Amino acid sequence: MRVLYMGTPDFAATVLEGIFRAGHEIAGVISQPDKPKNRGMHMEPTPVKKCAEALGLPVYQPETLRDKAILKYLEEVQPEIIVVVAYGKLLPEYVLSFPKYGCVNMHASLLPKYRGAAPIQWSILNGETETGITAMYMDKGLDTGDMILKTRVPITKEDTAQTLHDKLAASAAELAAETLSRIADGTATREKQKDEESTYAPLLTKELGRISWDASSRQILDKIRGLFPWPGAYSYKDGQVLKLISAREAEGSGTPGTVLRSRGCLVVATGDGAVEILELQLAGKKKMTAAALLAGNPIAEGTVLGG
RNA sequence: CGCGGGGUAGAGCAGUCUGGUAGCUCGUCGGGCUCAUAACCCGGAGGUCGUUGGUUCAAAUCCGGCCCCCGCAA
Repeated sequence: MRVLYMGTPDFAATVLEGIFRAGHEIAGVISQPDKPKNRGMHMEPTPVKKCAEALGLPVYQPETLRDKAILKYLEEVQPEIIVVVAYGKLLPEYVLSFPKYGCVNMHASLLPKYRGAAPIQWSILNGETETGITAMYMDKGLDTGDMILKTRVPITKEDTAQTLHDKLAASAAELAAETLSRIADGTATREKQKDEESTYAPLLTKELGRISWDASSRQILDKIRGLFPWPGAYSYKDGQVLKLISAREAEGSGTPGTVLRSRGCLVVATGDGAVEILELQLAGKKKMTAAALLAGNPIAEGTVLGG
């Protein structure tokens, strides 16, 4: 089967490499255009583009899919199936219907739960203990197509969005390869999603990372690990941003946001107890342990974080 | 040329503006005290101040080049 692959970030690059190594024929790769990124605003190729080039695959980076150029491209590549993983744009119907076997998508949740842009982070933010990958046929809706296969992946208490992302990407790579094989030999099945059970995982915003200390310890810890490394959980100390990297439950109680202990470790009161901040980072500095931060930047007990 | 912070002892910081004996907290090592401690007291070790060139009687500090790290924004 001639596969056209569409994707953009690291997650999609891992899946691309997975199906390539599994021996599927990849006739072309589409990724988002290079964009200026990071400090200095240098043009940066997308992870999928870098991966494709390393594998010797031709890459096409259209500015838009709502253009005749894409049809010309499809005519040339003649894909029998399109695999889309975190491409970043919706596919017009004439693209969806172009390949003989349709378009399939790997989504990082157990659909119909967590449809949308940020299923990995939201599953942690909501305290889930299990998530997974769903392979599905794409339709006009957002992650609403018929499901083909699923892989379940447990979420541990130590998982961050980063570690879970990596686990899910590896699972998605395997599942994508298997899905393609099943479609090729005709053993793929279709199962409709139960729309009434669906939930939505919207785009993350910076504001989401702001810690409300009157939330429960559980919610605060979930936020810290669910938003790591991006956009990151944060609070304020004297108007200065304090990025919270990792934390754990601790003994104690007090007015939410109050620093309960600041000698050798940093314990902050929450809505229902306290958490110990293990690693954090202030603007312009590297991330460091709480003990290291306190060595050079003492915080008086009783200081209230936030605001 | 997107905006900005930074590189000083194992860690985190001050000192730089206003050049003149390398300082603080923590850790570490040794000793002391205590029923006890991530407590307290005393003492010690540990630095080519990112690199390189320049100015100067004298440079962590002033000037130039280079390397590296990070926050914002995207």
